[in-house]
Amino acid sequence: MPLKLDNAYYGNRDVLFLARDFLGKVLVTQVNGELTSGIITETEAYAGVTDKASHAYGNRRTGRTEVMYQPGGVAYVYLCYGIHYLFNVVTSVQDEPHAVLIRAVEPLAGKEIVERRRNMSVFKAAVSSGPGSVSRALGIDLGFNGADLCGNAIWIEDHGFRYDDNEIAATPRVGVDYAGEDALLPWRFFVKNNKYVSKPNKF
DNA sequence: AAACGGATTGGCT
DNA sequence: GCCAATCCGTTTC
Repeated sequence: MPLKLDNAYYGNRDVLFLARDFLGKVLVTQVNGELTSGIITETEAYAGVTDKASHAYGNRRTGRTEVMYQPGGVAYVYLCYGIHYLFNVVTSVQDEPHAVLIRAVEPLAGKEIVERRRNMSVFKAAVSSGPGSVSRALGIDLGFNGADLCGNAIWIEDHGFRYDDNEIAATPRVGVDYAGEDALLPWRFFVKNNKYVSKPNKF
C-alpha cells in the first residue's frame, strides 16, 4: 500500500539526504477532481541561507521566500522566466529554509490527463522532464504555493520503489551559474538511464 | 508606480 | 546543439 509521506519525514534537516531519497517516490496532485501522479526521477537540493543558489541565501526574507521558512512539508511554487511554474518541497525545521526542486517525473497515474495538459504522448520524454514541464503535466500553478503536502491537493507517496546508489547520478545543478563556487556542488540527483530526466542527462 | 530578471523551454539549424 | 522568446510576479523606488 502506498504510504503518504508525513511531516516527520519532511522535517529531516538533511536536505541532501531528502533530495536523493525523493527519487522513486511518487508525486500526486488532485486538481478539479483529476488525479495525476509521477515517479520522481530528478531533483535538486537548495540548502537555505548558506547556499548562493538558493532564493533564501543570506537569510533573505521577502513575500516570495517567506514560505521557505515554514516547517518542512509545504509547497514552494514560483514563476520562472515569466512563464514556468517551478515546484519545490520545503523541508527541514521552521526558519531553516531548505528546499528540494522536483525537476522530472515519470508519468504514473492519469496518463490521459497528462497528455491533454501537455498536448503530447506520455511516451515522449519531454512530457514531464524539466521543472516547468513537471508542473504543467501535474497541473501545478501558483495556487499551490504554500500548499500543505499532507493535504488532499498535492502530496508524495512511497510505493516502495528503491534505487541503488549506483543507479543514481549526482551532478552540478542546472541554471545556477550566478551562484559562483556553489554552482559546482553536485546537488542535482537523477536516475541513470531513465528517459524522463532533463538535459544534460549524461554522467 | 515602475523596473527587474530569471532554479526554462522548445523551435530551429 | 544553440539561442531567443516571453513576460509577469516580485521587488524596490
